[in-house]
Amino acid sequence: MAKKTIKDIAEIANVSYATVSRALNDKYGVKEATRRRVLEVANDLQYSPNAIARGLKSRRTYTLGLVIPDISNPFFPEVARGVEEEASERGYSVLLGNTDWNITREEQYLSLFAERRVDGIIISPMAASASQLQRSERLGRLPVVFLANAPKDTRRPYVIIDNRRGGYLATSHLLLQGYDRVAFVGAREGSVTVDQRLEGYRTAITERGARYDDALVCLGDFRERSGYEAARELLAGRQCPDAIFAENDLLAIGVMHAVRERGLRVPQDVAVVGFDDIPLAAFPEIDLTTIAQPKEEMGRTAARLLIEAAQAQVMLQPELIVRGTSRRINNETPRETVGREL
Amino acid sequence: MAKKTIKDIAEIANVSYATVSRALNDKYGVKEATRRRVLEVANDLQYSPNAIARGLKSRRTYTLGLVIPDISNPFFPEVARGVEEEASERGYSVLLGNTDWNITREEQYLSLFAERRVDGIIISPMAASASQLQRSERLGRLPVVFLANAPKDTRRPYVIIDNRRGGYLATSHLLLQGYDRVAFVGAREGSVTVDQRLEGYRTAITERGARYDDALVCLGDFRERSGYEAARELLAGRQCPDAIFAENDLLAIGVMHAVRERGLRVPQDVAVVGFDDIPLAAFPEIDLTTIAQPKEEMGRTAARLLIEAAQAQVMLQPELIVRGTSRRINNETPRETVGREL
DNA sequence: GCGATTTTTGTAAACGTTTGCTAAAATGTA
DNA sequence: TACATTTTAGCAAACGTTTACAAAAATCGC
Repeated sequence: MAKKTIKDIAEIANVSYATVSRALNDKYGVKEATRRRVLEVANDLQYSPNAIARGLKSRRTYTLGLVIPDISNPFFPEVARGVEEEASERGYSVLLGNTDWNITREEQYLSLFAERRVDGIIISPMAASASQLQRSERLGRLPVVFLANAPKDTRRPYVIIDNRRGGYLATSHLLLQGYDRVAFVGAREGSVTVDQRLEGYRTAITERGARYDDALVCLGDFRERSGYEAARELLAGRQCPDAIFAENDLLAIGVMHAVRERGLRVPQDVAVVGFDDIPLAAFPEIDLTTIAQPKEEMGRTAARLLIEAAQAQVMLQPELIVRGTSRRINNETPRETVGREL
Repeated sequence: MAKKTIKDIAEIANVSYATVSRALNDKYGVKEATRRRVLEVANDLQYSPNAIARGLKSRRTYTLGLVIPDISNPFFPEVARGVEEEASERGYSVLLGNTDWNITREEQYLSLFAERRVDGIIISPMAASASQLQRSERLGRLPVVFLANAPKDTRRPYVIIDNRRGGYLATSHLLLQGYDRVAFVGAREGSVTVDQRLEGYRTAITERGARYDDALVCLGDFRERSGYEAARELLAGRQCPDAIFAENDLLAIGVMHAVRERGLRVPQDVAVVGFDDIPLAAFPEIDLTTIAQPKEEMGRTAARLLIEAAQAQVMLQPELIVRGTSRRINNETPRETVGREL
């Protein structure tokens, strides 16, 4: 009773198993009566088509591989959700690959998924460097879509947001609020993403006539801790900033902790803007001004591109979301009175 | 060049493809020289074994299905991570199924994964009711491990924490701090989990000699909003509580918002305890006392059980994590002065 | 060197589908 | 009714592996 196959059905329904296959797949050319009979038998038998056999024969698995650095980083669940939704709506399943920010595991997953004969791979590479690109080429014919982070000159499809513009929006916003010593805190990693956000920051700075200062740019890694440390350093430095643009929300939260720990107020003394708009950012207790990436939509789009085998390179628009950490309140002058803050 | 098979290798290496298979799989009985030659050819050809074909023949796919309600709910990424890690360490891949709290999708995923011939399924069912149990039986021989939430009288393996004890710990903690009108806020859903936590709450209440009061138990759903509304209701009621135990952290955060919105202080006027210890809870801005579930470990354990085909029913221990939302500070008397709170 | 062992290799049959081709049945036409 | 045409059904060959079983080759004892 366990493993019913198309042949068992055929036997009971008194047809050849080829006919069963056709009936089950709604193929043209099987008499209505026959189809019904087959379907009924299949149902009685609790038949469950073997997707593996089907995949072997048809060379399509209706499976996508999703390779991300860390599902427990709040950015990725949203993305994964988008991918999963789009995929499942179109009859695809998603294999999850967590690389834990480990380049070797990233490579392993690429070949593992290739062995599993996924129909395509969505990857949010941890470092979109040249070597990365090279590796991706090794995948040969396997369709790949880059997500959120794409190698510099790849010809493969990707779905990213306009990171330059995002950096520009964040920085301009701060400058327009009257802050004029805006620092940048980011991950290093040789990440294209970071570079682009920094570029946007730079453009805004010079365009708005502020002076660009290397001492105001502080790089580390992508974790909260790093933001905290960067901010401590910046605040202790001679070029003490009055606003900090952190290139992701986790960093920004670290930054805020450092600021408050120093007895300074956000945003009166130091404004903070993040990037990504992770769910956390919207909590009243955090209330972080940030640049939103349409995470779920990005995931969906990537899945769609892959499934439709489209070659498009999609760049979505970031959105500035102004919250409490960057709103100048009634022209309050910063830094005169150093408040004791909760 | 694209699709190299074992036969291509065989041809070049001048052996039968059976030998190639054996060489590639390190099977006993192939001469060292032959093995090396085969391996070399395989390498030259960039051979990628076809896991689909292998799966068809061997009837094992080395794939696990993970069915969860919502990957973007902060509880699940941690769990998923645990599952993924354990699985990948043991050579298994994970298919992700997001049900979006939709019972139909849950069922669909079960049969979909069955069709894909996964070697087993880890499911965190949204409602662990009797019908749930029934459905699970329909899966027949497919190994299933319940995760975090298990049907009441199932004989299948599961990995959960002791929810009664968790509820008990949370409530006792509040009572011991001197709060004596402790309310319970939870999701309804006929969830076994909620029932058990409520049971623990009850036990603590009666055991500590406080009076159990139906008016202090408020059920809704599992989202923050619901916690907010429940708390509003409780605070407006005649039996106004001085502490609220919310059966998950999201609810607890909703509760805190309601409390503060009313101009009451946490924890001086109303203490709050949550459940789950989602990453959010640890942020200084939230600083929520809560009952921790070892989420990642639970995921790992579930994967391990599945892979080892163990029949164990594992109950892990919850841990009380005391943070700011429930710490009585210097005997401060509650509710005398209603502070204006940020 | 020769048979007896033991080790290595090859042959062929699965695994459960899909699908091109062909045969059979049904239908239409006259 | 007979023939042409159109539908339906069956046969058999894949898809790329693994694995009994049998054959061939290598090794051994003497």
